[in-house]
Amino acid sequence: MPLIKKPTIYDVAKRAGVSITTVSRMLNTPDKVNSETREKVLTAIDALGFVPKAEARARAMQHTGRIGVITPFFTAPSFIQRLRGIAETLSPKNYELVIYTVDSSNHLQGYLSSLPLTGNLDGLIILSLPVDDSQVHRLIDHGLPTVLIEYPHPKLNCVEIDDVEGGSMAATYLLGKGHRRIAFLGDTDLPEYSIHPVSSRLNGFRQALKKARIKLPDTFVRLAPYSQEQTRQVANELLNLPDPPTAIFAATDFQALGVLKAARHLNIKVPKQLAVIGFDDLDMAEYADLTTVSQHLDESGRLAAEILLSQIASPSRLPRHVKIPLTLIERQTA
Amino acid sequence: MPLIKKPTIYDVAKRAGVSITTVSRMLNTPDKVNSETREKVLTAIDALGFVPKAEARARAMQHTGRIGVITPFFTAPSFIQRLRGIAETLSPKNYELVIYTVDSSNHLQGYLSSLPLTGNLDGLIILSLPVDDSQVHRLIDHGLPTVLIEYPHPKLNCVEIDDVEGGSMAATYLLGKGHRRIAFLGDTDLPEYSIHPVSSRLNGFRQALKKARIKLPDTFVRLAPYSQEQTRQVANELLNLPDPPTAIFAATDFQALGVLKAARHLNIKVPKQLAVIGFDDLDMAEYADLTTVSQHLDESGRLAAEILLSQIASPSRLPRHVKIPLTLIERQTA
DNA sequence: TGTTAGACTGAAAGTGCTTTCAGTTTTGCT
DNA sequence: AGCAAAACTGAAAGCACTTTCAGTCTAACA
Repeated sequence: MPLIKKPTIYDVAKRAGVSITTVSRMLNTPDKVNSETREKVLTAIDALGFVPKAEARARAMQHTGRIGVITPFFTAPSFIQRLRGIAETLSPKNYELVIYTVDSSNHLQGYLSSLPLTGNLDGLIILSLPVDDSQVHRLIDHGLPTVLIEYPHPKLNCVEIDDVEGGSMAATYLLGKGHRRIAFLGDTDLPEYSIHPVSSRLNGFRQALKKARIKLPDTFVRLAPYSQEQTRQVANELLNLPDPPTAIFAATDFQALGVLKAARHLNIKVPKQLAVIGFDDLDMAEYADLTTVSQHLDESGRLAAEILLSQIASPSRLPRHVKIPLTLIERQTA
Repeated sequence: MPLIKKPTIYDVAKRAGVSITTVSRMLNTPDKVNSETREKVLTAIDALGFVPKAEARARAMQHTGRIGVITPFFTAPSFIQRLRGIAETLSPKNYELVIYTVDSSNHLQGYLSSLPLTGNLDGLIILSLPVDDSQVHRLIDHGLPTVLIEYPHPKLNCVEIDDVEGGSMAATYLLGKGHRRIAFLGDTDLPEYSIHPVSSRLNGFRQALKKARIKLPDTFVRLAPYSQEQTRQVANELLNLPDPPTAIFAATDFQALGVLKAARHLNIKVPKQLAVIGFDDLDMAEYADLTTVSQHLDESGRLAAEILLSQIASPSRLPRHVKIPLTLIERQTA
């Protein structure tokens, strides 16, 4: 007899021919109800498969903690790799992983104002989203342990990388390979954020070139929306320039793949005629044999989760800021 | 200020000079209250250190607003793409997405026995994991709406594809291109499951070849663990056979990429000297220009979520079984 | 047999929160 | 300025139980 709705105390009462009071009493102080009545109620409870909801819930809440992760709407592979790192370390610790995807700044605001209150979370990880001062204070005031990934804030735990340094590493590597005509291809998304990682990568890239006295023409700095196809087109333009670059630094692996694809379609040999270097070290980078600046995405997720757990364990400790070192991974494309 | 009693929503309302309705709204749908009022309420909340009681909350809202997803430990890109589809349709509906990653059969058992009981889930999606009869009944008895993806069961909602048909499509396509020496490369993971999708794909593949009276030597059927590197090695062996195949059907895109990589390293031209076809249509497939059998992963996730929502809305409806049609996507590798 | 203490029981009043609905204020247009 | 549409707000009606309190019944004692 598959019951559609979960039975309530009322259903049990009706079936047993008693009042809800009695059922309740039966549940909480069984010795205060007549054994005959008790029998009736018990039978009804069994028949209906009644489980007092609140109790079950409370019990469940006791044993498992909940960790929230706020992430930009999950489209970029890099988020996913970090998420994987997080899940990996949380899962064995018996924590539930609750995902909140955000698609606008408003949306984020909403989560940040309600989650510390109603979320009943034990901790929060915010992935690649900038959080402003007042929101940070809110989190702190409500004592919700939090770890930020990618956009740091002095008062909270953070896991970050040095994007400027990364840009510079890429430039230095290409310079070392003898390239002098090097272009940059970044993305244009998220214009609302002031310190976009991609800009920092461009800065580092610029600095390194400047230091080496190599000039970077404006035509060599291109931005394309974060999509394979549009990136390919921009790469195409770059490669069809009268005096095209011999190397391209793409600010993200995803875009580097777009560049590679453009090269493939133009029959340009990589790395012979064109060197390509990316940034991130996505899973795909390995497949594509893409030389790239690795920011150890999985590791960043893992680390964030660990920091969060230790902060939950001892809430009074000061916020930790961890900078994950970048590694240049040399593969076949540069 | 001796705080004997925990502040309730009424206290906050009084202090902020608004009604409890407004306070509640402020907590749940902050964007629906005027920013001035919001500020007042926020101040009052902060001043009182108000924390809404989760239990009362869950009671008032008939539902918990939480959907669980049980997924194999998230390593395969295909899970992630489905998850993306799920998140995409759940997020605007304001459901929390709770992820349970599973790494063993035991682990799954554990979740399946506790999740329906604790009852703080409105629905459940089980991704690519086989669920046995007793577990299914458990779910049904406790009235937890559930959708299965990939491993169907007659009594529950399912979203699946026809793997046999898919294998056959791939074979037919390659045959149509004139290939006669066609190899299969599958994976060896998840040995505990009887009807592994990859085996079905192989079956379909076999049948199609048989129908065309093309023989499939044993040396042409290879299994490699689900890893890029090991797949590449197996592909290498295949390609170094004295009489190598002119086409390879890889049972998953991920492995197809391994095959492509092997070909690249052996300087074998694709598709001229070797045709490669995959299965899945991962994001990466597009980058790699991989011809593949698309199973519309995002869509499967979306669909599963929609079915779940409609089942939550009207719990009495019969389980639906949806088979997502496969599409052969012709790109550059075959 | 009449009381009456004691054991049971149910109506009704909370509990802390959400949500519907109707009323009020703002806003946007003309 | 004039008015409909949109945005806000609060009263009140739930939700699934627990608890209080006023009975009703029984059994036992005089």
